[in-house]
Amino acid sequence: MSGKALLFRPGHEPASASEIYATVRRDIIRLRLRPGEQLSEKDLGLRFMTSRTPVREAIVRLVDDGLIHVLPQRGTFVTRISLRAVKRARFVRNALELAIIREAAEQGISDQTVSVLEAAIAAQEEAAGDAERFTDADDAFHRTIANALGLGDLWSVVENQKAQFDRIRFLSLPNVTPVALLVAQHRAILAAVLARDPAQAESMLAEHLSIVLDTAQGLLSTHPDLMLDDL
Amino acid sequence: MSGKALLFRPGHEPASASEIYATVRRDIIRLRLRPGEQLSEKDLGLRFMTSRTPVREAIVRLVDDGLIHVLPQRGTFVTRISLRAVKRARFVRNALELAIIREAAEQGISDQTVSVLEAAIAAQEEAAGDAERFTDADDAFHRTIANALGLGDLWSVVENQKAQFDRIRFLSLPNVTPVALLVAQHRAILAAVLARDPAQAESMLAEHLSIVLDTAQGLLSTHPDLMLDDL
DNA sequence: AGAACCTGACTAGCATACAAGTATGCCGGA
DNA sequence: TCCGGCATACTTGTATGCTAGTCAGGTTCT
Repeated sequence: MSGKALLFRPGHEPASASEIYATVRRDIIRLRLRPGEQLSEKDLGLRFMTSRTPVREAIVRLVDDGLIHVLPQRGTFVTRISLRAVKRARFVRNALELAIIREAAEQGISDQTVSVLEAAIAAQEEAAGDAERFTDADDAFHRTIANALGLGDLWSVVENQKAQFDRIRFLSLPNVTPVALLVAQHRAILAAVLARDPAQAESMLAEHLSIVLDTAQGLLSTHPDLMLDDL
Repeated sequence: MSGKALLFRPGHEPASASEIYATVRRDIIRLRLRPGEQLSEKDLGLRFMTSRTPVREAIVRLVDDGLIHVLPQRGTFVTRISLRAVKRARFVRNALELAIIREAAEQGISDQTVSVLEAAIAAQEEAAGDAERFTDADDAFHRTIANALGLGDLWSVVENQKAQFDRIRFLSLPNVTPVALLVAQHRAILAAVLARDPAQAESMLAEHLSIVLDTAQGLLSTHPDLMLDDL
């Protein structure tokens, strides 16, 4: 019975395996479950009003995502933020999203898509204080572009990797990261796409994505207990 | 008791969940389990001399990999080769490996790495008839480059995606694909890297990776029962 | 003959019980 | 005080039984 049982979310009836997966994943990314914290199949079963079986299924998937790890007969733990994983995730996202944005700038995007993107930017500006809503709007911006080009399933790959550094954003958003800068970058990216200037779009996006690495480095010193300095 | 019980691999003692995962995954990619074929938790339990529990864990992971899918209360099936998934996988692999090979051509690689690569090419030439050994050598070539640059964990992302079109290679290798061409392309890539010519290395690799898409299209007509024509 | 229905043998999802390994804290002895 | 050893309460891994849904085939009724 760790004191952290203050998260019982769903209704008053048992949750399915995939609901447990989605909920716990969210809790990890949103830092409601802290890096390094120990989980317990039994406690999770209590929280979701199920037996250990569906909990274990969720855990298997979270291990695949690299968000938790299991030491047999010892316990399951939320993995700390690995610098190595962050770098890998950024590399993958960089490679894929640059290809996407280039495509967008070359092919152009529909007026309807443009208005959705502008709405996402507005929502982001408005949600400046609220880290969760801000992140949702940020995701919407990037996902919308991929979807508009029929590359939606590419975004799902990005989303997998993204989990690795979303936690960094939630750590840094309240204080460190200049929200206005991120929004301005989104505007610049959109402008470059509208101008049909692939090279400019690429360089804007690359700059946009590189911020994460810097903040990760910074957090390493301010939150050493949450990070894993594996080069 | 389907007639396909001729695969009882491990020793005479029960296999663990992750052994089951690895074995079944291999069997799917190597086409020993055919696309569309129905699996059974019970039968797999018999084959690996375990209960359904570890089998289910393996199945969860294979579903995540997109290699099987489960219809609740109906059955679990080996997913057919999805053209859409193949395209996505190739796109991801293309984006990542081009970045890797560019890095290799810019930074250069050690003499030791070169000899490993040459060994891989030789092994591939030698294994011309044997599809499994050929594929192993092919993987070794690409993985060696990534490892040499400290980008080994990038390759693991590629490997995940690769599963989606490895089956195509096993379908086509015996007949369709010109083995000599693939080997020659490897040589050309290596030469470009040694010449420190990033642009050339990229274009060689891009050509190398584009072959899969063509053969996939071809197989669509010769093996319609194994494929999923989802655009 | 044809169609509706029922029955039994499958399926996967979940709950529960057991096994085996690990950490912890207490107790006894030096 | 300090150290060794054991009992106990954890942990995850696996086995098994139960539930609910699906499908196929045979039977019965019209």
